[in-house]
Amino acid sequence: MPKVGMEPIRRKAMVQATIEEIGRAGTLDVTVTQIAKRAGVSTALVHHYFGSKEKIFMAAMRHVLSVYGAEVRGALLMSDTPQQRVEAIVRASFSTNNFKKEVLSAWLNFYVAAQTLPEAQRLLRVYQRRIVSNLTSCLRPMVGARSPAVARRLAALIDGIYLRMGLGGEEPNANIAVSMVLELLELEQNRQLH
Amino acid sequence: MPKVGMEPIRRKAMVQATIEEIGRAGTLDVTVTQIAKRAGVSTALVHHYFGSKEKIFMAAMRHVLSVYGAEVRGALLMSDTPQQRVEAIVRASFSTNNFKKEVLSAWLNFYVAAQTLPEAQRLLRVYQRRIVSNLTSCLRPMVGARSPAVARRLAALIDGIYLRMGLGGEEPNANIAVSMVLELLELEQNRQLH
DNA sequence: TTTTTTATTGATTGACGAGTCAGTTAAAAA
DNA sequence: TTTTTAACTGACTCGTCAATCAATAAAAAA
Repeated sequence: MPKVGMEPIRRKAMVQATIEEIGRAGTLDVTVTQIAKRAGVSTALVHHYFGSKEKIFMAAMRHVLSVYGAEVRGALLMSDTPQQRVEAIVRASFSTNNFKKEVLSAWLNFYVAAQTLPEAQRLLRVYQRRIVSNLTSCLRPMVGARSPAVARRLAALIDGIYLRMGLGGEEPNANIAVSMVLELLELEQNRQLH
Repeated sequence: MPKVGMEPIRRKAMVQATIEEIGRAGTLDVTVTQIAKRAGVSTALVHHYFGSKEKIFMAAMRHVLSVYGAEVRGALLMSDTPQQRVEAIVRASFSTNNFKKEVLSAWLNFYVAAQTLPEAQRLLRVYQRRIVSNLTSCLRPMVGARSPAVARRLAALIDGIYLRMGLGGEEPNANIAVSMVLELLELEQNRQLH
């Protein structure tokens, strides 16, 4: 029953299925058969559209990153003051979506992949730099020349809190996460007074 | 040529070989054959002593954690004042050993494993709590009642910096990492003055 | 000396998985 | 209407890998 124009639909379904399977497994130890089954197609079709397992993994990673990027941009649109903009970035980093188990799993495996796959490494560094440069520009009016250093510290704190909350025992709490980061920002601002 | 008393020697060699192979691969995608070859034994002997692949992976993880724990304890032994003790913990977290590629790889894969393997989850939480509680007690004399919150923030910052330095483009620089964390500590102390 | 225990391996099994390919169906183009 | 193109799959190949087992060899115990 071949209908024309299926390609984008299938690709989306396969990428989504890949993310879900990674979430289920916790690992990249996911077979093409599992992905295909979840997407409701044959393994041959997955290979037809993506060529290899690695390629579909990369597509899935890219998708997770792009959703995160969209969340950040969306939150920034609503913000006027520098304070609001920083808060927007922080809130987006601890969005409900980011704490879904399949997204956490994607991130963790992305870190692992970044050690060896050049494409994953490249993507990760783009993401890391973008966050820092976004923060740097928002922070400039708030902490002046110290802005790059403060941005790097905030970015690292965000990643660390995300890791600890995602893997710690308790239910992740975005509000606590956000205020942990924003308290650091207050400290950095108070420092100006000395 | 069976010599008696080989068991502990073989176990150590196999654990070491496992860590090195994980470092080489970046992943837990390491075969028993590779581990055995590096350790200079047959695959059958690996199964004989460890029973399964998962078991030897857990042994390798435990070893990495125990080395880290030893580094922390060692550094604490040399410290008298609370400031020194905090600095000791921070320095140990950014030790040369922790930035070796096989140790980074072990940590990243450990995070991944903690999502699904109960044993890995347990170990990770023990480690996370221990760091926080160590920091909390050192910080008490420095920041009083805020000590638990400050400790949690420092711990998260340590993890985040480790991640970013380990995976970022540049050569990891322990001194920069340490001072990023200690500057946060200064900020937290200054806060007392307001 | 015989027996037991410890150390060790080669060979094998059984299962699974990535990727290929030839072939099918139906829509679109000529 | 014929031909081409897009969507799709079942069946297969070739390889790999974890785990098992039967067997060997030497040390230790009886």
